[in-house]
Amino acid sequence: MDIRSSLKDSIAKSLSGLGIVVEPDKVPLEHPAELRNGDYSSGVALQYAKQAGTAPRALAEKIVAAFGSPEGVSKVEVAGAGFINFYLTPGALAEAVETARKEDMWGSGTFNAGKKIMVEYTDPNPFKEFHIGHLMSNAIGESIARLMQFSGADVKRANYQGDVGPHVAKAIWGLQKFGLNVGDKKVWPLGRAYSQGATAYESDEAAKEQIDKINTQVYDRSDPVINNIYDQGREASLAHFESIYKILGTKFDFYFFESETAARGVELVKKHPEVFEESDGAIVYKGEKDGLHTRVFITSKGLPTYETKELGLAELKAEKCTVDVSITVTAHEQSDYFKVVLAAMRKVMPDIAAKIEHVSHGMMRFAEGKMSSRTGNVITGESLLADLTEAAKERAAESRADDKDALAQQVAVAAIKYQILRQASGKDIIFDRERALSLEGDSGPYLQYAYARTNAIIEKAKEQNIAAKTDLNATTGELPRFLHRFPEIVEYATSLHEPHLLTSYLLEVAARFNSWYAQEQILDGTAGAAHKVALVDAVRRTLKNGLWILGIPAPERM
RNA sequence: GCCCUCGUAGCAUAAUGGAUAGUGCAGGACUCUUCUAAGGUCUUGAUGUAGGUUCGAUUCCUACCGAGGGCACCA
Repeated sequence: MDIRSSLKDSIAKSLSGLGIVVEPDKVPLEHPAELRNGDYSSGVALQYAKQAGTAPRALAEKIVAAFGSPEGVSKVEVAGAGFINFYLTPGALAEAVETARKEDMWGSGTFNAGKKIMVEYTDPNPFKEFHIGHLMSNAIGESIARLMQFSGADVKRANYQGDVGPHVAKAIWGLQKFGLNVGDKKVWPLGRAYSQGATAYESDEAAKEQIDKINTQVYDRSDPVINNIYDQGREASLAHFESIYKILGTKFDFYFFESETAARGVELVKKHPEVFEESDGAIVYKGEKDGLHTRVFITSKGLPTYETKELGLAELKAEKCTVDVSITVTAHEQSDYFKVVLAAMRKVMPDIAAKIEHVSHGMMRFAEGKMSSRTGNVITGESLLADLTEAAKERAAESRADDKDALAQQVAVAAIKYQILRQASGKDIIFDRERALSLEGDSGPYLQYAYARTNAIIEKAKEQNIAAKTDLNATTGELPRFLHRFPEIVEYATSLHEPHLLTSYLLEVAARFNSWYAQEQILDGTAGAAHKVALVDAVRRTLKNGLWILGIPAPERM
């Protein structure tokens, strides 16, 4: 039994001796924010003081008296209003340091052991820009996928892309109209074509008719000219996205397209007239019966909407891959939409619907207002990455990295991903160019730099033939106590789908390490150096695994 | 109008109902003849308003104010 469970157990037993029955699982036990308050702390006495008819501190004293000194704990004290604080023994902390050094999978757990989980994220649309909103979805989705993986799940990454629908018709119209359908397809300005088509659709009746016609032709593939533009544009777009995924470090197992979910969805809707009804020529689901709102599934022109395709997608996913949980990561703007689709799905395919979880995150916004690819008011993912890479080049040139261009790009990816993953995912990010370009302080490169430093020390220790050795009696500093928390932080972040909890933790590990590094010579020629090297090694593995979970590259040298 | 998020220093943010509300940027003062200064040390400064629940509320509940999103043929 691990220390956490055994402490909870002891407290529960003590309580029952005092006539208070609490399940061990329900015993509060946390890492106090301040290390001076111990390695574990319980506020159980404050919670049950009233029931026991005793003052909190007195109850805490009684609880402590009843269980004596647990294994791995050097000191138990009653503090503050009645907290019970536990301090781990140097031996217990040394064990954490040793595990961190020796286990590749340090920090991993069994929270999702044996489960198969599909995570869908990024979801850009061919014929449109890959903008910074997709970067946000990718960073959060990838990190959630890795948290699941690290907690023992078999994870399948999925990407769902809208390769049919009005946006495609608008882009094709733009390409035709402006004569951009010839030449090198790699430089097709698809984003601009879409924006021109979208504008014309709203202001020009004739254009609207043409675009609606193209939309139908894309579905039924009846026009060879349209087919040709469509096929080339789709291919160019997908190849372009793939180059971005490579930089970001995402490898998808499944690609789903709206062109393959549309027909399926229509079939599902038609098969369930008891669920969907006709209204003004369209087929809708009346969400009001679930406390939601009505949404159109098939338009009066007979075309499937996104809602219908989502049903088809769920069925297709289930057919391709049997999973225990299917997570879809999207921006918050789709939350209400998703609730309605799920309500309908529960009636059409209850078994599949039961496994689906929607994880929503905030939106990437501009100070001036909403980002919109319809008006061309977007920052593309590749332009941001390119700017960041450029900003990182100056310092990278002075670095010890073998491939300085590669380092600049890794730093760029770290900077953008960190900015996204540092805050609770429910909040919007107001995109600030200057902030995004900053490579100092509370940032991705800060973590990378600390990691590179640990590598440099370990390398140097090897040159000096200093073998790392954890001293069982010297693990009293703050760093080992802090490192000990890593696996529990990972588990907590996993259970809440909140990568930012890990981000803040890693920042603190790096900060404590940097501070220690500044005031302590590690390779100091004394016998104590062996222990300090071991500690550096443990920090190194913690940062490495932590960065991996965040999907942030960890260059060996900087 | 209804529904969903979010309101913490000048700005951006953290906090599992708990202990002195943690951090970065910006501002001010220091710090490279010592293992990487993308670093370190010191310093000013914050919980939208009004109630409620609780031994204890940034956290939970109610109302209000403010920002963003959604609400029928877009995705």
